[in-house]
Amino acid sequence: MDIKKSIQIFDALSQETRLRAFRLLVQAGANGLPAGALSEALGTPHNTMSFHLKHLSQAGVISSRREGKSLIYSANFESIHALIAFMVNDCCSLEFASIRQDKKKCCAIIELADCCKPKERNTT
Amino acid sequence: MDIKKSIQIFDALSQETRLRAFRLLVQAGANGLPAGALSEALGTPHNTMSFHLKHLSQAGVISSRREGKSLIYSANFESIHALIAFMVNDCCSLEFASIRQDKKKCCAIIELADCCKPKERNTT
DNA sequence: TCCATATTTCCAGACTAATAGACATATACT
DNA sequence: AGTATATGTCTATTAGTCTGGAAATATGGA
Repeated sequence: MDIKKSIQIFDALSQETRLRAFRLLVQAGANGLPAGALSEALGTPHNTMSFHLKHLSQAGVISSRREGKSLIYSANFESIHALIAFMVNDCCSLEFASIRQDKKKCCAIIELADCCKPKERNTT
Repeated sequence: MDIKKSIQIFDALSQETRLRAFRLLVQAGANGLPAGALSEALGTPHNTMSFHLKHLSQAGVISSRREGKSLIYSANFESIHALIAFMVNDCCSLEFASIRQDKKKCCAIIELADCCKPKERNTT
């Protein structure tokens, strides 16, 4: 992932309506949710929601498919995985963070050392 | 990390000058860099850089200390670690991402499954 | 075809962020 | 005190974002 793309994703997720919509789509999984369900769930007018969904789509973190009259949106997990990898590689000290590919388990393993503050460990 | 805080950090990192400055500070490690070095490295006027450094400070991703005439900025790695944890927990499918604390190695282990590549739509 | 539903696009106003010049503050040295 | 260096604050301008009403497009059914 290049810096422009990562800025685009940070930008997409830096607005409350968009981040909330994105998290609903993450929860919904591969099935996704229709645009109307998102605007209803978040109490946002349909045209405003459409504006934000377009923003998220252009950043590549969601995509859509048509089913009858509805457009079903769903999260693109691989783009978020790529952003996490970018943050580990480029926004963390190499001294304290590492990422490697586990071929057998077919997954990326990230180690994040508790480098900076061994005192507080609030996971919220 | 709550949603407001994560939005604040996404916002801080969603601007090119700020993301580049932050990455320079990440590279610089605990020693950090003076404000002047950042504005020179990025070709940004000192007052504009000061504006962006304040933005990053308020988001909590960097902090500063005075050394003589200079203000030395450095990256707050724990805030980025917290954001990565937030993304794994709240912006990834639980089905495909997990985070756990390894007490012995004193680090967080994240597993990111290569979920999306074999693009089979599981319509439940 | 006509209508209802679902969603997007167009548009304008309100708001917010980024930029850089001018000035202010803090420190160190003489 | 006076001066130079380093950086922050104030201010205005410019650029971009968010919002929601109105109109447009797409689909499915009577």
